[in-house]
Amino acid sequence: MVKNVTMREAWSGEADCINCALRDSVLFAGLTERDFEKIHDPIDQFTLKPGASLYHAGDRGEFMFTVRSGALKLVQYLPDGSQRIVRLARPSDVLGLEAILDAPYQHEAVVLQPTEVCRYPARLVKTLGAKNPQLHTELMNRWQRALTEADAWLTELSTGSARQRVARLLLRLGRDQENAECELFSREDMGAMLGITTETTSRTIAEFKRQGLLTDLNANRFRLDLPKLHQLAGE
Amino acid sequence: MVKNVTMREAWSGEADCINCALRDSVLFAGLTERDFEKIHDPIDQFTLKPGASLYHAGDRGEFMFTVRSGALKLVQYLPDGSQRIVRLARPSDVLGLEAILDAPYQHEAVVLQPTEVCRYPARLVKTLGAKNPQLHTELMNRWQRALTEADAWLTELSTGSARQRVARLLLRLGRDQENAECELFSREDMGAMLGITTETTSRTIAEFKRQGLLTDLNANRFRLDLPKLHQLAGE
DNA sequence: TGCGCCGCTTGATATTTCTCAATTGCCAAG
DNA sequence: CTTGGCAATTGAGAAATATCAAGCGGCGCA
Repeated sequence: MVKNVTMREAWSGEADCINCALRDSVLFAGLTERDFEKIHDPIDQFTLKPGASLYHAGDRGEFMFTVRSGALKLVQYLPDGSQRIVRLARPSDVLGLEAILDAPYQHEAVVLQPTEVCRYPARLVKTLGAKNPQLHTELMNRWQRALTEADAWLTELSTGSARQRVARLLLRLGRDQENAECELFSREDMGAMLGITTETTSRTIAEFKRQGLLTDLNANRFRLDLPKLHQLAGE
Repeated sequence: MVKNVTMREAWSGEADCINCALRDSVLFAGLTERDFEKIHDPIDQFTLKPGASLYHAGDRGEFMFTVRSGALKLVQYLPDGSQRIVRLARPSDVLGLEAILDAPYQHEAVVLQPTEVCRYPARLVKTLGAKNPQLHTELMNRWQRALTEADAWLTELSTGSARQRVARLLLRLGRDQENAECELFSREDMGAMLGITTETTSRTIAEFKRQGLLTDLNANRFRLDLPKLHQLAGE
């Protein structure tokens, strides 16, 4: 089994699926202990630092991944070298679905925040899926989720003025967080998510801060003024 | 069974799947005659005029559709009422995959060119899928295809200058066509695919025509200057 | 035949965004 | 403490795009 340098450095043990803390929200949620006993392939866990690549576009898709903590970006590159971030992967998300279909990875997956992932062979999922209709359903759910997300990025994050796009991104980042708080990414990454430049992103965020739509907490955390942001996003 | 007005007007008979001309490229490609005999649900064919809606966002997803000819747009609306086209559906494409998961339709599907579709209950696909692993694989392929398409729209059609986006859209419309020909849509629709205004789209197309990147054939058909368009798209 | 509608085109102007460049602030290494 | 590097911010001018408005042309319909 090949492990690239980044991966080897980050290996943090074999996964203990049966006692997995995410057991209920994970791709394998429907499996029984009996099923797990039949798994002979190794399921490994990795800890990754920001900037590390989980895989590259075009690589043979041997593995799939479940994100346990942290965040990654899925990036595609244009012929001119500029990058576009097409999706984010968060805890409980699955990466590398295309590997089930023997397709190469479609994106580069780059770590944004300290991240833990589980890695398992795509072949394993294929085998398990042959006997578990529930797993099949779960896979389709994952695909549909990714698709819904992609469509939302098109309509919400790639349409309208820079101000609107930033507002919508902030609201999206703040969802499922407590107290309307959220953690921001670099201006460059946010720009690559929104199809605008780093400078425009920076100016917009700075303006939001001055207007009180965004309040510094600490480090990278901010409190959002949800009502005003919604208003901005909608008009 | 409820058929809305548009649908009833356009009904054009029960489908004859076994002798289907698209049999090999269609979702049911892997099924045998034996499988088809077991199908009791009706599979109907419809002929639809431009402007007709196949379904609306939020509708309960009872049916799935296979496009036999023509073209449809999948549209999502923003709170302010502006529309964004997130995908096109072409012959052999499947619409309404989300119905398998008992999810409501995510888009409005609007006919762009005279179109024929086959309609079948999502429940049927679920039932058949339980026994046919091949159908499951085919379903996952469809989802992956839609996802790849969505990502391409983000990177190619929602990034860069208006000129680049229009060039990339033209190249995309010209793919799989003979002689570098292609059929254009209304400026408004093209704008909604690219996230730019109708006027900018019109200006850009007009400019392309003047520069000979685009030559009028007849009606809505054009010949493309592929090399020059590629150059424009890439820089 | 003439009318009216609708989509395409074009023009003029207002805004927005990009581009290029400089400055600031922060943090970690020396 | 100083220094270097890097991300964020800010500024100014250029370029692209949106906006508002008008004209054009085809086509169906009375």
